[in-house]
Amino acid sequence: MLDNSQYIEKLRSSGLRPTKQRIKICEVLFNSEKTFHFTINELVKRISKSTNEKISLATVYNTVHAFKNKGYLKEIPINSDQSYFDTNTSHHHHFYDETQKDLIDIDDADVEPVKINTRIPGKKIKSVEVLVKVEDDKS
Amino acid sequence: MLDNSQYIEKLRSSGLRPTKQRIKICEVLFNSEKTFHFTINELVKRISKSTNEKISLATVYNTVHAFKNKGYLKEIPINSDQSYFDTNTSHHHHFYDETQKDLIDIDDADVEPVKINTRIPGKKIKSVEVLVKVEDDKS
DNA sequence: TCAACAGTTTAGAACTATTATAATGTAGAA
DNA sequence: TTCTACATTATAATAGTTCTAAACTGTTGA
Repeated sequence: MLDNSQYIEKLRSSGLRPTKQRIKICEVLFNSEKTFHFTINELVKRISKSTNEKISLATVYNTVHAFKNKGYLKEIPINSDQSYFDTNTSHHHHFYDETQKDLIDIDDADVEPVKINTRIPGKKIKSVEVLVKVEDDKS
Repeated sequence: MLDNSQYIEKLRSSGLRPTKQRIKICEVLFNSEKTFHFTINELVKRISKSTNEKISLATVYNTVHAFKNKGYLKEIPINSDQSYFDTNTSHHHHFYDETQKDLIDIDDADVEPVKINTRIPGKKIKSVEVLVKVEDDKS
């Protein structure tokens, strides 16, 4: 077993019990150098590749939602038959390649600050997300 | 029967046969003064309110997809268990009120042009959509 | 240390939105 | 009118997600 104390701390500090399933999912999600996008289906595959102990599908769903609520994951707003999540929780945007059905990060520095010159009374802005749809350039 | 020649023309000109189901759906979608957002479920309800002749659910799905492909409707990228469509096909953006689960248009004029300073080689930009999530301001 | 309890996991059922199927119907052309 | 390709329909099938309720486990406090 590697050093998972960081994940145990992370979980405990946000009121989530550090169960072995949650720690394993943390490893799969947060151990990699680069952040990435995933669907539940893809996450389940990554998990089975990295462990022999099966984690129930329901637990994967529960955990992803818990992590999303705690701000450890972001859900990407996109029209798809599946939900897409992002381990990159910093402020950034996305290209969606409609030809390849592929999501690509756009660094926040590559997008001029989006100015919204209107407000809804009594509401505060929680996030501003830009989705840039692209397709093959056949010109 | 009201004057539906505009819809018959519209359908015919885009290679869709003007069936009575499609004409009825055009009426429900495009007769109102204001544009609006809807889910398939909501559209089915609107249809049943405005006619006695039942339109099959499959036809509603087929028609909405056909209209979307022809550019008469836009699908709104949002995380939801249902697809949201918009009869406003002009370039504009959305607030999503997470408290009320409500979508609100943002006029294009109220958003400073979004500048994306990066590109994907071989791909061209098809659309740039901004989703502003808001919640109740409890301050 | 250990009992107790609240939180967690689990397999599988249930649910819901959407798509596929295949038979019947219909608009438009000849 | 007849023919044919396109549309509609009810229903079945599919797929992602959530629910259920029983078994399990981390944590607390005696």
